[in-house]
Amino acid sequence: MQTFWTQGYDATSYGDLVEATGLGRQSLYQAFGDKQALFTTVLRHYGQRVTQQSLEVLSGDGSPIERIRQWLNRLRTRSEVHRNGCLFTNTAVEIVPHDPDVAAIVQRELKRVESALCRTLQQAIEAGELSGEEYVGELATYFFGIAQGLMVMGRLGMSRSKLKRYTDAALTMLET
Amino acid sequence: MQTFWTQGYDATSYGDLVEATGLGRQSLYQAFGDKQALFTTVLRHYGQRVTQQSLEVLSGDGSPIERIRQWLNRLRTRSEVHRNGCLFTNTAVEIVPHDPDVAAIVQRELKRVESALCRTLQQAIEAGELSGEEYVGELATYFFGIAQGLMVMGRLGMSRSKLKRYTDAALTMLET
DNA sequence: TTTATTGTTGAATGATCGTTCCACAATGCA
DNA sequence: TGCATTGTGGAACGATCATTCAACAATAAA
Repeated sequence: MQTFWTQGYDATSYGDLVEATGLGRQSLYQAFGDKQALFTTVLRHYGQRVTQQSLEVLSGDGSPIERIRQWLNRLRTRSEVHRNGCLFTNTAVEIVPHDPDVAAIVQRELKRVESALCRTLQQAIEAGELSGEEYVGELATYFFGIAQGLMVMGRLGMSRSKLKRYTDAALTMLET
Repeated sequence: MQTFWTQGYDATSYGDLVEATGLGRQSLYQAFGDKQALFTTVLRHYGQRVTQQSLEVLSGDGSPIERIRQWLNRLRTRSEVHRNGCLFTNTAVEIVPHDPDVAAIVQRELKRVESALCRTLQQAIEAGELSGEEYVGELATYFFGIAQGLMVMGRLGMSRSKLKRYTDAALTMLET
C-alpha cells in the first residue's frame, strides 16, 4: 500500500512490490493475483484502514462542527508529514479515466466520505450550530472538494503554513 | 499535449505521440528530444496556452471580484466538457514526487496562477469590494486549492450540477 | 546534372515489464 | 519413515517500452 501510495500505479513495478513486502514473487501472485488485482485489494485495504479513520472522526461524539474541523485538520497534519496525498485522490487522477474497475472502487469509497460529511452537517443543523438555510449536500460537496485540493497541495510539497491557512480559510465557511 | 493530458505521462508511449502528431518517430526525436524533454515542452506550451487564459481573465478589466468569479466558472465549464482536469494538477499528482525537472516547471507555472489571484484580490480590497481584514495571501491560497479540488472532481467525472454547487459554495467566501 | 545536406521511414537494440514454468523445499498426514 | 500436498525461489517467456541505427528520399546548392 505504501509503495503504490508513494509512487503511483504505473510507476510501481511488480518487482517493487516483491521488494517492499519481502515476499517471493510467486507467493504474491498466489495470494493476490496479478498487479491490478493486487492494487484493487490495496485500495480496499486503504479504504478500511485510512478512510475509516475519517469516517470515525466525522461520526464521533461532540459538536458536529467541531468534528468537521477535527476531520480537516487531521487530513492536513497527515498530509504535512508524509507528502503523498490521498491514495484515492492520486488514483482518481492517474488511472480512473482508463480503468473502470478501479474507478468503481475509488468512486464508491470517496462517496462514503462525502455521505459522512453530509450526515455530520445535517446533525450540525439539527444541533443549531449551522443556519438551516444552507443545503447540507452543497456544503458536503464543498468540503469534499476542499479535501481533494488539500491532498494535491500536500503532494505538491506546499509549506505547512500554507496548508494551515488554506484549511483555516475553508473552515470559515462554517461560521456564517 | 492532448494525449499527455488525457492519459498521463507514464501511460503515454512514444508510439502514442507518433500516432497523435502524425509525424515520424525520428522527426519527433529530432524536433523535441526524448520523452521527458518532449513532455517538458508540452508543459511549457500548456502554460502559455491554457494557463495564460486564466491569467488574462484574472488581470482583465472590471470588478476584481467578478473576475475571480469568471475565472472559477470558466475553469468549471471547461472541466465539464473534457473531463481531463488540469495538466499541471495531473502531473503534480503523478510524477512531481519523483522528477525534479518536471516538478520545477509545474510549481513555477502554478505559482503564477496563485500570484495572479493574489494581485486580483489585492485590487478587490483597494476597490472596496472586499473587507480589508482578509489576508489576500490566505484567500489566494484558498482559491488555488479550490481550483485543484475542482480539477480532481472533474476528472472523477462528478456531475455538472455538483461542480456548480461546489464553485458556488466556494465563491460565497467573497461575500463576507 | 551533380553533389551535399536535410529530413523521413522501417527495422533493430537493449532494457524493463508482467506473468508463468519448473524444480525444489516445507509441511501435514499415514 | 514414506508420501502427498502446498508453498517458495530462480530462471525464462513474450510483450512493450524508449531509443537509435542505417538505408532511403527530398531538397538545396553549384
